[in-house]
Amino acid sequence: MVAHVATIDTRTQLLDAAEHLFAERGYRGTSVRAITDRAGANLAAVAYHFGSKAELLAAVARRVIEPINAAQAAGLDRLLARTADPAVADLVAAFVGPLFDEMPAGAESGARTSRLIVTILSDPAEETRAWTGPAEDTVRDRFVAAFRHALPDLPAEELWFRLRGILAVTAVDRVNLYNQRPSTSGSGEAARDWAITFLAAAMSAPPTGT
Amino acid sequence: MVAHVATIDTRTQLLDAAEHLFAERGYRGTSVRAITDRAGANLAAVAYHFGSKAELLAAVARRVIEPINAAQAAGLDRLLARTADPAVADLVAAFVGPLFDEMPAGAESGARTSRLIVTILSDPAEETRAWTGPAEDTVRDRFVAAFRHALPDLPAEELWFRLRGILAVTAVDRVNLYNQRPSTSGSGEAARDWAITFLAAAMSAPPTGT
DNA sequence: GCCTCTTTCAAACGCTCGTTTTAATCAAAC
DNA sequence: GTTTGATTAAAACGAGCGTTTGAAAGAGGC
Repeated sequence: MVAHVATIDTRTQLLDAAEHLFAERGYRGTSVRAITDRAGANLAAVAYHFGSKAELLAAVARRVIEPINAAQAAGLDRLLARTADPAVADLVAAFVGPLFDEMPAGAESGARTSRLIVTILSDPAEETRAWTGPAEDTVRDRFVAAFRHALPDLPAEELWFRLRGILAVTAVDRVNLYNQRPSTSGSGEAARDWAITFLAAAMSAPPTGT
Repeated sequence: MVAHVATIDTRTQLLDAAEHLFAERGYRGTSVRAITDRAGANLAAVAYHFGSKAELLAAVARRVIEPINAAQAAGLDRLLARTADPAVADLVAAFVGPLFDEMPAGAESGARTSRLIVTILSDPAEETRAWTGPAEDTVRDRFVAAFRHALPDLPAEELWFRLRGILAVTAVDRVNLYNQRPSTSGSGEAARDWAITFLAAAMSAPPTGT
């Protein structure tokens, strides 16, 4: 029970290895053997510590998403403490920023985080669903309400479309469409700012006319 | 050599089945046996007609993408014939429209098309890369040039970011982030119009300041 | 009727996968 | 020093995978 180790926990090393490999090759594309090799652990360690590969994925997802949700909630709190009517651009920044910035322990860069999320979520395997908890839903619903308040003329369906657009753009560096390199160059900070510019304008567009 | 069949070509049925299943379950998630079962063909038919599963994927991708590229090119031609300085919104519509509208023979709806494309492109398997041809590159480069002309103040890197944003949003109904249903409801026409509104505003945003 | 070329078929091959099993190892408790 | 409980280790299991094989079936040319 007590931490009686000089080296890092096998469990943690499995989480780190799995996070890296899932982000890079997807859930189906990553074998348990690849994970345990990278972690320097035995093949059976995944079953022992997590029960199954699917449960390891759930543990990885939870570890990645938790700090993002906390940061999003904190950002929204900060915004609402300042004014009851936040601007659309500020809401976008509060929602998108953590997706670029947050960096779970053991990972190397924030960009990898969103890549992992989309890799997980765009995987059609059943195991990669059903991981969101009440915390995620709460944060999302609060943002929905805030956007609805800031954009009273936008029909609910179109608002949902736009919210999914936000997530899609945030994950843009994962989907290297048209054989583009994932991220053109340099800092992820620039990408975050570009995304906020891009999405704030998109969210502020007037509703699509009939 | 000659078409001497009353029923549909086995080859075509394999393409139809593969297109459906790749879109639904991804490349890795679809077995050759599932494809041949759905096509009513023998397991060995894929190897006989296409050589391998990967080459079948390439054939599916080509068949899906070709009409889209043709429609994009035609739309851009139409636009440039009317004016030498097309509006950003018109460029967006010409680029995005075909991704929603085009429907390859045998498929059931246009929405599936973009779903397939993203499923293919977001798959980290090596087989799902390297399928774009010179036609795709030509169309893309023409749109890049047109956007660059319409947005002369936008730095090249940020333009590339935004172009990838267009593709990401177009594919938004594939990635059901946050356990959202793929497409909220009803017509894909509404989604196309919403996307054009959303993306035209996003593309027209001023460059991100330093 | 026979020949030739294309297409279909059932069966098997070799491989990798996630998981399970059983034994060995280890640090602390007593 | 022995016992205990948690962890690691090596090996094997059965299932599913993409692909290959070699023979059967089919269709037109002569």
